Amino acid sequence: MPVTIRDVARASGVHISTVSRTFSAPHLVNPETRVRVLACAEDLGYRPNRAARALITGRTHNIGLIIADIANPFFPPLIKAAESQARHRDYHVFVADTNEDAAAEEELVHALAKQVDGVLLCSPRMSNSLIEQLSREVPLVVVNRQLAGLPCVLMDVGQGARSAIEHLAGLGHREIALLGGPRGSWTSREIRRAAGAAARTAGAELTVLGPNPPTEHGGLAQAEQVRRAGVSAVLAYNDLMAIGLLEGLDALGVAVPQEVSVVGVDDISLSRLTRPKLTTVATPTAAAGRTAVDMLLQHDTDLPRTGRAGGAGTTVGVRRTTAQVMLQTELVIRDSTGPGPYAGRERPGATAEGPGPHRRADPGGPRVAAGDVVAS
Amino acid sequence: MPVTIRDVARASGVHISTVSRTFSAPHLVNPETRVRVLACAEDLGYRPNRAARALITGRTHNIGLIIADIANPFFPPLIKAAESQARHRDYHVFVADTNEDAAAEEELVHALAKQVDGVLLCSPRMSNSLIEQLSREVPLVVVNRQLAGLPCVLMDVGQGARSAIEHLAGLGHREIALLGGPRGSWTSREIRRAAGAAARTAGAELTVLGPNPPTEHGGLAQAEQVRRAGVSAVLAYNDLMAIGLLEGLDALGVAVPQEVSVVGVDDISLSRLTRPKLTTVATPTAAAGRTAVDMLLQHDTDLPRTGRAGGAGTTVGVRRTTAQVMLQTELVIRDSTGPGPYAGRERPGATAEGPGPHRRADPGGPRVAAGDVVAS
DNA sequence: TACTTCGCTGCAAAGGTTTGCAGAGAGATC
DNA sequence: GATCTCTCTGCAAACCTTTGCAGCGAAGTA
Repeated sequence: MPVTIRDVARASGVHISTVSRTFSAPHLVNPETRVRVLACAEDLGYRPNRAARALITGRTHNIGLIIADIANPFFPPLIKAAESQARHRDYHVFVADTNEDAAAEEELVHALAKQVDGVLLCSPRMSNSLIEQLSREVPLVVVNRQLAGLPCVLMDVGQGARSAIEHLAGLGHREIALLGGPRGSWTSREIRRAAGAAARTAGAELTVLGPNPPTEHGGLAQAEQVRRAGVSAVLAYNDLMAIGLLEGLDALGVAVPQEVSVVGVDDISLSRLTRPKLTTVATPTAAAGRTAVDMLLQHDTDLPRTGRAGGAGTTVGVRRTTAQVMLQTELVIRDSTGPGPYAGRERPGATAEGPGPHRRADPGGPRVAAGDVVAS
Repeated sequence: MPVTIRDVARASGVHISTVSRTFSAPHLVNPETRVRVLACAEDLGYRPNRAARALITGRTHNIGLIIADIANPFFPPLIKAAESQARHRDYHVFVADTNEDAAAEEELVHALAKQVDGVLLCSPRMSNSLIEQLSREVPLVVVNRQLAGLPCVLMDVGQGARSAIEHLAGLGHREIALLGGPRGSWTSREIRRAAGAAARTAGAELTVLGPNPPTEHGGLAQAEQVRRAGVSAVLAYNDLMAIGLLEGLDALGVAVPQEVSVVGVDDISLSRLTRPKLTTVATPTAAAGRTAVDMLLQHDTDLPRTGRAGGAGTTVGVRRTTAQVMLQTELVIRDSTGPGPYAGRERPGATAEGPGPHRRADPGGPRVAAGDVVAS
């Protein structure tokens, strides 16, 4: 039933190799022959079998995209950007969801390994050593995790968290809670580290609550704790948790931002739709998706090939592109943050508005600066 | 570099066919030999090349999932359910996003065709005839579209729309607007048809606005039109549009539900987080994902194989599983609907509460009934 | 002992494609 | 007219598996 290269060859009276070349190296075949072959192929509805092609070329023209949780609105912009970027380079993207499960991640990398030319690992939950081990099986680009010796795309959430804490301190908050993210998250550690340092500098006290699942429910479940902690401001690991917290506080009758200020991270589109609108640290997710694809495909020719073209012993040293890209974040101030109990009074250290890239939100949504290679 | 079956054979001193059988038919090989081979394979880090296997067996153990828009929160539950169901049957799911673009859909089906055993086509935007044509290339299950002769998973949005209109009419609304969905959407047509009929029965007038992009912005952009239309209630194609409309009305100073009632469709998790909370028609998305996978894999053995095992001429008649499943929907009443201008006055036809499956929302979220094969 | 049965293993073809190499013509150059 | 160059095409091996068939030795049966 499925029409193969052989059928086309028979129909157009040429050898299969000529048909093959008609598609993969058209300049090598006589224009007349070419049109004839193409006509026959069209007629018969022939489509090259990419799997068979991959078997010999070692190139599938697919890339895998492993995502911690598709339901998290943080990811779709990244996915779409990656897909669009890949499409331009004639690659297809296969997305897979791991449900925040480290074991599922490993399993998926293995399953994808032979079917794609490389894998984008987004917000991985597994251990560094496992990632390194897997990177020997298939080219990997890691997003939202820093690993020496592996290409990484990072977002400067440290700077973002710092800006957020400075913003809160500037508003007169001295007791601040941090809603931590999931275990195994590099971003969560980064935020915690930077927020802790910024709080110390600003003379504020930071209470860490967590780890928590990075979902609305994770935030909602901590509302009671937040109230009990007696803080006047909260920085959440991500917008989803911040939104859940908004809900939870509302249910407890706690007014935001009058009684408690809330800051999220990510600037998902939803954060403009809550009441109050969420103050948040915008992360350049689309840029991250594009960049990750670029880094993976950067050296098309460097990608390992199983086919005989890349002769054994030619390049024994495995590809080790260690470029790491850090993308900038930006604090977007909306309505969920307001004056704290110490507003107006003098505070130890720090000015009212820190040096971070703050911005009062404009209606059109944030324009996020991106770029900045920090190492390579 | 990549270790093949041959390396394992060499290392364990057996023929490659024995190694192959160790993995794909363990009962055929001597236990002693088996452990030796497995040990060598483990040692060398051997992983069967699924692509090569697929070349001969005709089975990739992958299924493709084509989605109109990953950013639409309607889809993630469906994706996750499909993935989980597939995993249980030792299948992997490759998700791809089409950006609501019919051309991208076709392109993706072609790209996936030879790399998966079947494709789930969710909310397709392309024409029926094209879908039928593509279904000859690869087994297809269609979600959210009815096509004779193809397996379909449908949600009874007609019933949902009817319930919504009856609910609104029961509250005393007689001028109702319908925010249509995207062109090419079966669901949109279905809603429009059923809502029109229900409005006629209830003695209400239905104004159709659209088609619109099925996004927040699509709803937001229609806020002005809604106000100008002078209606007291709106049924939107989906929750995202309803939420956008909520925003738009808020910006125009129109109070919901005091001045205008709003009903959405889908019951995405977000609809519980808006202010006011959204009244909506819950659709069984997870059930749809599970069902679609089941239908595709139902007859593992029926799937066409390119390998020689399925000899030519044995089953010439292509598989034509025409089972169609209709899943039930349910109206979930929250806070975005309230009494209309004719509340309390007598209305032509219909009782205050129609016969549809209405339910006052409970905090735990909806339990949706599913099932009901309507044809096969 | 001769024969069958059974469990295990090896052989080789097949699946659809790519690609290095060689060969066949045609045209150009001297 | 001989030689060279160049363009195009065919040949066949290779990629990594699976699987029908056949063979081999051991155990069981008569």
